[in-house]
Amino acid sequence: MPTIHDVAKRAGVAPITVSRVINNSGYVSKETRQRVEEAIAELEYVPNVIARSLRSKRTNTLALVLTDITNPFFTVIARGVEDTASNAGMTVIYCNTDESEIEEEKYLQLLLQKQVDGILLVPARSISRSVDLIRERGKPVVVLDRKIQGVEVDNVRGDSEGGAYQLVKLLIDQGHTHIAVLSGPMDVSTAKDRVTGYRRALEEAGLQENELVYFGAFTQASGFEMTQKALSLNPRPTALFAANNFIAYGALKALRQADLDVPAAISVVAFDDLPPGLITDPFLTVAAQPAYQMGHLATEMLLNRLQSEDQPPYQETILQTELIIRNSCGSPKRQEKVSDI
Amino acid sequence: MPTIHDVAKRAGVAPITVSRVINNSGYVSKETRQRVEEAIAELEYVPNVIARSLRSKRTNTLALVLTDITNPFFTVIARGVEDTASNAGMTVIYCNTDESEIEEEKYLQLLLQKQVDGILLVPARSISRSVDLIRERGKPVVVLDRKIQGVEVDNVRGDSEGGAYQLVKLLIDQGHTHIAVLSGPMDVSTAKDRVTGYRRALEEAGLQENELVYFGAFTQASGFEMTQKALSLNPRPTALFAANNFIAYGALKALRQADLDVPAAISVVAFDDLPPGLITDPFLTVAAQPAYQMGHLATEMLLNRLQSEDQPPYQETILQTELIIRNSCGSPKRQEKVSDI
DNA sequence: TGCTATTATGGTATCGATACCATGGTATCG
DNA sequence: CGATACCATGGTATCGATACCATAATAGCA
Repeated sequence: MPTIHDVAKRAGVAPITVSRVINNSGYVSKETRQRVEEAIAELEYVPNVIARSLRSKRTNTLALVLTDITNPFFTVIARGVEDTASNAGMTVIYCNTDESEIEEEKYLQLLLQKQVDGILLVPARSISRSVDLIRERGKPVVVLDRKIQGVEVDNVRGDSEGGAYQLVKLLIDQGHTHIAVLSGPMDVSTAKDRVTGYRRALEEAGLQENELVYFGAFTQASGFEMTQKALSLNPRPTALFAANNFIAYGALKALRQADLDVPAAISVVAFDDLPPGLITDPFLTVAAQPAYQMGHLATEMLLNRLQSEDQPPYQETILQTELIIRNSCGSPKRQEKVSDI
Repeated sequence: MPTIHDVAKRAGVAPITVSRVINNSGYVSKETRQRVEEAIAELEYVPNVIARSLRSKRTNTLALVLTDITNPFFTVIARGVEDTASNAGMTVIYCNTDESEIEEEKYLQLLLQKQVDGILLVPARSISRSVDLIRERGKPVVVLDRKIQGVEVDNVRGDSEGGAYQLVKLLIDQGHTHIAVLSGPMDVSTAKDRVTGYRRALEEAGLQENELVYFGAFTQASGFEMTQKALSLNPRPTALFAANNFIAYGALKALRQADLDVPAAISVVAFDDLPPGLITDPFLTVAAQPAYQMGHLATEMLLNRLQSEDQPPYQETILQTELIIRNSCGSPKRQEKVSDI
């Protein structure tokens, strides 16, 4: 592998001049540039980015730390991140924390050691020292999808409260009065905010006494369990609001097992849609988040912060959800009969 | 940030001795080791991995180059890769080529510049110089999911031909004689092999004259189109074999649009299952590939090659698919009536 | 006792680039 | 015409570690 010295020698200049040509920095005359470029071509010279990083302190690498790439919502975010980063000549390292703050911290340590230029973080907990950890090393960070309490930081997320409110209001408008919410961990901001939206809709309709809140995990298993608990109530809820896609699938599974038809016997609405390519049968009524957009915007925010010399003020972007009404919910007439038995 | 020199000074030794302690290489006395470790702790020293990489030529980074992380099949592979790599202290860079060999080559150049230690590649084409490109730079590569023609290389993939054979044989056993296969690009090995399996099943049953082969792309749109073409035939096929999940969803969409009930009016089987967490309604009969395993094994293969001094012989691992029979296929009695009209 | 092997440590060069400072030539302007 | 600004280039130090070779002390053995 030829080095910058070899190129310099061949072009009859100093290495630093070659560096200037490569990086388009400083002054280089046309003729010199030409000679250097020829030398580069002849030797098939490729700069050693590691040596460059050592000196310049930039690695052209971003990190995406999320809970589980296997969740299509995060997969699509990841895709938005990668496309945007790659356009800017950056590569992306990704890490799965599985909602564990211990894993999260381990990964962050590793990434900081690797001197990634910036970090996109979906924090496992809403109370978290991760942002401080990253800032101690002077690296920029954008928090994605969730909030962190008491820290000023760039943030891109969906409107959890608003989306939840819309879904629950829809159910109420359809005549439901006994609606259960199946949410994620209490210390994850999206789980909490979606419950808040649910409560607001209930209160507005004067139904706050019928509140039925379950906190669990953002998994199919947890959705399954919470549904079973909800079904054992008397009167049984006539509608379920699942706070994310996995919980919804767990709920549907439990309902099928209990032989309850959706929406005839019970209505179901959920947060998060599947990407269009994966929907075989448009069935679930959902609040869809613009996941790709989210990854894209967050990455742009991070790149901006990397480029600007001075520190721009921290920025919060909240993306609206889209209410997509399909066939998993409807008027509760029939259910009431069932639950009155 | 303290450097190895600061630690050395504090411990009263030479930098190289500190290096030996960190890397457990060479000889260090117990007492010296202790003093060095204390100094490291006191200074909160963290080695600079970039400087290390520059000298040692290792970056502890792998790359995963695939066509589209958005496809759950690849998402799960990615998860298998990341878990395995992370256990070995390696981080993973991932890249989406969108089935474009131009993108693929661009990414490979970038990754080789970054001096990743090894590459996991899902090649866009079965005729490809990618492996040579990687080897020119002396880096190991494992080809995943697909084959590359005429190159000896480590390879982990599913049994495309076998899985296809099983699916089509199932349809034949159920009484179907007019079966169409909706496949991917002709120059992608999995697309070709699945058609080969289809043909073998047909021939074995003496049905080769009814062969009905479509090559398209591994996308929903293409599945939709190919299905529309197949439906316009007379006699209409009574069963469709979709060569991957996206094609299957496109097919289902087209069938719904044509108001054809599955399986009453037409049967559908497909390659690739959705991960359990995503299946709301176990409906499609599929040949499921062990995607997580695939990512895991491929990564182990790569790590092995990185560790061993001598070159072990190239290895091919073909993973069996699992035939999961659900409700999207059945006897063609009814369809025949329909298509006879 | 002398010779080789093992243990323990250090010095120096080097990986391949860029930062910083210096130098000199030419254009511009009051 | 001298001062100033801009253009063009180079020298040297440095980023922070490890490779390679050297040295010396002790141990083991014939």
